[in-house]
Amino acid sequence: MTSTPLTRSEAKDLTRRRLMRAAFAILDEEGEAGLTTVKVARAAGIAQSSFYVHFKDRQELLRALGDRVGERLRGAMREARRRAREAPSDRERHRETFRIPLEAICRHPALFRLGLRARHDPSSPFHEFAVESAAAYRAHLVADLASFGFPAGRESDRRRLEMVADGIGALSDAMAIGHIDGRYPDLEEVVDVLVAFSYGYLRLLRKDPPASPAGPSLPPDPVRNGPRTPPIDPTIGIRDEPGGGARRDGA
Amino acid sequence: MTSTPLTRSEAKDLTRRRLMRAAFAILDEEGEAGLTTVKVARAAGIAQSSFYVHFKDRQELLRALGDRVGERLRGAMREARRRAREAPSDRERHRETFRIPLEAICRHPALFRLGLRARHDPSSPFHEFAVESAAAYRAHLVADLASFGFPAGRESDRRRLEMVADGIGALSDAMAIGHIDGRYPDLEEVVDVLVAFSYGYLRLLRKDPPASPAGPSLPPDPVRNGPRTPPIDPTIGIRDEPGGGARRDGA
DNA sequence: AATTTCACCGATAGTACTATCGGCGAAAAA
DNA sequence: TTTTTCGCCGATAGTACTATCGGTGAAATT
Repeated sequence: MTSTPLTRSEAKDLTRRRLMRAAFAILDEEGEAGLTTVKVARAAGIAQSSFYVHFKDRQELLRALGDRVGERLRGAMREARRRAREAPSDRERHRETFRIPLEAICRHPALFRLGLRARHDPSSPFHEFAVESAAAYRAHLVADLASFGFPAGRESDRRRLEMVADGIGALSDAMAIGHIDGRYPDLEEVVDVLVAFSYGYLRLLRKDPPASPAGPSLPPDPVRNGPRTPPIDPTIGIRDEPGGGARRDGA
Repeated sequence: MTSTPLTRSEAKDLTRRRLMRAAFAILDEEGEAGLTTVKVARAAGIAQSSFYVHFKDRQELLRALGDRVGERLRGAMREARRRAREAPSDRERHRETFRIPLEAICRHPALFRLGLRARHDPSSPFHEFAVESAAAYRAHLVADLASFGFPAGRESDRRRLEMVADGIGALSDAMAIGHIDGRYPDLEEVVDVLVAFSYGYLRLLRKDPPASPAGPSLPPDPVRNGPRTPPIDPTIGIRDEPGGGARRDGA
């Protein structure tokens, strides 16, 4: 434990890293509500006021965290494309499609949880970022599916692809959470399940365009363009007085 | 607009409902962080201090909200079982399996969003509740699948069923969000997609037990009980000094 | 009619957090 | 060596929220 002689900028950089690291830990354990300058500074071992030596304000810390997340995300995407290209066989390439995002997630579980939380929390500073990332991932998958020859011409085709991509994303997320939580320790088994689910949607996409020649044991194609479900009532089932609604004026 | 003569308890009850209603609205729009007595009271049209006429403290409001959510959830589960029993055909019963939870979700979108958020947010007062609810839903699905004759004897079988149930839940959630957001306006089409995914896992579950006689065009069963993936490194990729870690002591 | 109850009000004490300020001492520059 | 820089410190002003308290008037009770 001989004291390391650090230059001033090295020391500062180190402290900043400690702050970021502490921030991520707090974000993961307590959520965004627990992320205060007091806690971050204490966890990083400096005075609360010294926080402002490194960040203009709390918001800038959040932005820095977001930037870092984005960086890693883009890197993961790049790697995914590269590795998918290099897969030895069609079957293995198909598995890689699921394995690569899973591995990326598992390498940064705190980040992943953060993103998942932010996606459903409009008050999070990462909300828009998370929503956009999810949309980008969907678009990426849709493009892949279309390039594999699945129909994407009509608007209904595109929507169908969107839904499938959405589903794949949700499945991957759920399996990743299960793996991170230790419920599904074997990642290959997780990939098995994702591949299995994929046979379902592959079948759907293949049989879709003519919308009629269904396989023998398959149920016939259900009515599409049927009655649209009615708009959703956003009330919670808590009734108010007739003609009511919350008053707006105070006092 | 003739003024309604209300008894005292009626008026109080009404105000309480307004508070709950306002709380749900804020929760949905701003997340739990925005749920302050100030905002809830103002939205309900009473003074902030009057909040405490109706709730002992902020925590009790949260508990009341949670209770209400639980109530509705149990009700939805009960109805689901009833309706599933009454489905006319096997095929329709299968569709009902997906349609019923979706409809329940769409009837209370704010509630659903809240639950989804809470599930990923350990700082939420609804966190444990949401996690337990999700687990209960999985268990319910696992039981259903097992009762349909899918293998559940060995531990690996149970885990496989768990994973599938987990996946179904995630798919339903994602599709429900898409429907609520207006991206997938036709609920029957959503059910179509869920049914399609289901063919994938049904196939997986059917061919699983012997773990070898795979169908003709199916990839062979991958190695199971293979190398467990290594434990996950919870650091974010932010390196610290060697032997480092955040200091704990302040000052 | 007289009295009691109580839903609501305004004021305010207490708490937790954000952000700023002046000072200190060691590293860096002269 | 002398001077300057700057990362860190403690103190503190300002802000937003929680929860309590005494007062008020109309509904409820007598």
